[in-house]
Amino acid sequence: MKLTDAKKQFISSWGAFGTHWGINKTMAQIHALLMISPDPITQDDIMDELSISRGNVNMNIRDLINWGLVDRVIIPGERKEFFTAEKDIWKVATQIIKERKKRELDPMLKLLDQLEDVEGDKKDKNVKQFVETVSGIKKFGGQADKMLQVMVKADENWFVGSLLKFFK
Amino acid sequence: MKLTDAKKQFISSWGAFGTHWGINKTMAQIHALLMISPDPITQDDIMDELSISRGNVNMNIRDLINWGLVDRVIIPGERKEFFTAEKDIWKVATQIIKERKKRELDPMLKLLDQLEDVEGDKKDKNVKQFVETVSGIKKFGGQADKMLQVMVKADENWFVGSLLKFFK
DNA sequence: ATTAATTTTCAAAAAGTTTTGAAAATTCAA
DNA sequence: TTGAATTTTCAAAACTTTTTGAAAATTAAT
Repeated sequence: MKLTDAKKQFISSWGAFGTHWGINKTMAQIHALLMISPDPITQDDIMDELSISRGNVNMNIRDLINWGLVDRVIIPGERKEFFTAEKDIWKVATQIIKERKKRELDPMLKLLDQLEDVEGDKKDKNVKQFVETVSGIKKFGGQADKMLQVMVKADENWFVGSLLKFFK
Repeated sequence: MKLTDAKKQFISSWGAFGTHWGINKTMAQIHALLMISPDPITQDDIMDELSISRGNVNMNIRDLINWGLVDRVIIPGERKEFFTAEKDIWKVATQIIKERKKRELDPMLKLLDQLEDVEGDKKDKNVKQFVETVSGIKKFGGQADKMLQVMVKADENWFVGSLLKFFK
């Protein structure tokens, strides 16, 4: 397969993949393009490669920067801004995990704490099932939280090294 | 907090949580309602509790059944169909992982296999970066795949028991 | 200070997704 | 069978999200 075609396929399926994970298609495609670009590229490059508008590129790049996945690069002598993405997939993954934990898991666990002590007859099966469900999720979330914290602190070797530490 | 309010909050935030994970809000809310209901309930119960239309309930229940998270229950002597959800959150999680692995991770890894052997000058930095990125993702995905397989086979004790087996 | 290049913003348009509700299909009891 | 209860379907409406593009803001060179 030619590079041009392989690139197209990679970008398009990384985009589709992203939509299953709450990331919008264009954002994932820009990220894909940056990951396979050896050197930093400009907004215009991205507009051309993906055939999308300037505003679209600009907003999604901003999001990617907020996610900590893309950096603005100043190239001396160049007027335009350039962008580059973290290429190490382990770092990309831990960065995403870190952000999602902060944005989604932590608030959910906080809410469950409040919901757990619902007042009412503990004999009532409705109360009982509610409390059981909430505390089950809390317990599970807590475990997941611990595991993710370890993963995020460790790096390329977390698989062998750090999970063992976790079980020490 | 009263049960009624706690229920409302739980259902609404489980719905919001779901949307971050590619699951639609109503589907997640129905799932939440079923998880905290001690006994099986009908489509009409769900319509009333969540104030949504019959068609909406019907379609989302179908999806939940396809995901293996909800079961149809026949109650002898009752004309209507009843529904119930798996209450064990560990089973819920492994079921979701299993399905998403099948629907998302596996096809992605398959595609990357094809993309990895792009033809062209291995000295060209564009080719080089492309191949490196793709194989990095493949390697990472392969590890994740192995880990998920182990998690899915094990159950409530996977955390302590089975990950150790994985590293044997 | 002026100007041209570049980036950012954001209202409106387009595209995509979810929900409704009523008609069609199915089920089951008499 | 027949008919009432129930479930399913799906086109159209409502809602949500994404994209566009042109105007405003910013930047940097002269």
